[in-house]
Amino acid sequence: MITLQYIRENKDEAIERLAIRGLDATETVNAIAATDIEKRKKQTELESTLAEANSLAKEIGNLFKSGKTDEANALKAKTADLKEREKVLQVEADELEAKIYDLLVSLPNTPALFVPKGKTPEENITVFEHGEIPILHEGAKPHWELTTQYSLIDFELGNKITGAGFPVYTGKGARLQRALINFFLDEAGAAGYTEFQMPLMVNAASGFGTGQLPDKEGQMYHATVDDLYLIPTAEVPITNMFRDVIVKADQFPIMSMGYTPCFRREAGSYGAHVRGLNRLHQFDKVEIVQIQHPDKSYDTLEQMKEHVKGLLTKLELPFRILHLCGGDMGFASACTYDFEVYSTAQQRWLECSSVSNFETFQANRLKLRFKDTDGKTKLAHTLNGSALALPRIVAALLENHQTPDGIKIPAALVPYTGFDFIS
RNA sequence: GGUGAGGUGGGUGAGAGGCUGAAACCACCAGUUUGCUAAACUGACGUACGGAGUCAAUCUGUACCGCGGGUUCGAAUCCCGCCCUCACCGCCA
Repeated sequence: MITLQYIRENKDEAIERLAIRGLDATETVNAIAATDIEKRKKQTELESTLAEANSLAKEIGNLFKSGKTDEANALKAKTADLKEREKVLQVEADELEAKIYDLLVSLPNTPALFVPKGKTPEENITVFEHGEIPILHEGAKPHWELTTQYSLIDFELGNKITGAGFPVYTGKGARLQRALINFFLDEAGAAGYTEFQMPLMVNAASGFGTGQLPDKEGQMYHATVDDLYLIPTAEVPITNMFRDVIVKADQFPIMSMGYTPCFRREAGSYGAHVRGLNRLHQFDKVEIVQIQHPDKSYDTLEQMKEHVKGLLTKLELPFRILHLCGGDMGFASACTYDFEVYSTAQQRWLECSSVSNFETFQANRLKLRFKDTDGKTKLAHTLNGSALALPRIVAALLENHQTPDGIKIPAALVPYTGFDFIS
């Protein structure tokens, strides 16, 4: 969530930046600022009352000790009135604070000023394109036919065991999964990220820390008996390692990554766009996360973008990078680049990675801070990106690299698969 | 699942109604000494939110000893509820 301090000091800029999302936040921002002034006044009043009560209590203690019981009892009577006032002021101050909090959490992150204005996906800007869209042979097939033809994925079997969206990978299909995971992990490792194997379930505090709770509760599988949530992405456990942590400025950048399965309920999805591997309830992903000094976080965002570019290039897939417009960005992001790989047989772009800078939005909830060189404690910036999510990469690999005789495996992947062709 | 013990600052750990925002030790930071390192010595050393301020330095108030409530003039300390951790037993990859 946006920090109160930011709104206090940069009211107009906050409104300007939120407008990039197509959101007129004037009223909310002004209400926050006004309530803040009111709350501080109330707090001052409450605290001076408490101070009075504290010094009175001290006095009473001293009187009792020196045997002046009568005087002590006389003072005791005075405290009753203070207690009354305390209670009322406390309630009022709490209410004001709750109001500020509710308003603050209702606001999405302020986009960076250079984020394109816009409300719809059509207003996203393509900032980079790479690779030729292949011309496929006559009778080229979409991936959901290829996976069946070459016995790579058994969707029906997954249906039987669990349900739709939980495919079973078989034989070379399973091996391809493992190969991609290892390839992505090795690439991230070489780029300087430390690998983690994280729990696949998290508690509510972690869900809150990265912003899945309370708003997106319905998107996660919830194990109610133990009140744990299946992670929708490794971002949740990895980022939450740093919840309530104060790091030192010289530790930046903190680069973490990990492979996990991801679980998403995807309530409300339907139709052809969820066919095959396009949208699943369980899928594999390698996630990269960085924690960085505010001054350097946008350089880091570029660096992460380059990393993902490298992966797609090595996999010989045609892709493009979109700079998301304000209105198409996630709630918590200040700047997001989406990577889309081209699915030739489906003739459409599939999102396969999303790299974002959250600035202090997540750190504020997480209480993830650092001690700056000036000795002050400040909120750090968090960034993350998929590097990469498997299903749509598999879809694109199969479709784009298909030949009449089978599927070619890109050279970079062959050491991991152990085969260079699927037939 | 059963039984027991326990949650105090970055860490270890004392405190058992007022003298405690909290001893001591360790770590960290600054300084002195030293050819370097080490050692020794000295000092500083929690977080959040307010107020004052030449908005920097600094001074000052409040809250915080797992979380929430209660008793009391006064709670880390007493009472109630909850959460978590550890140990042992049982079961088990």
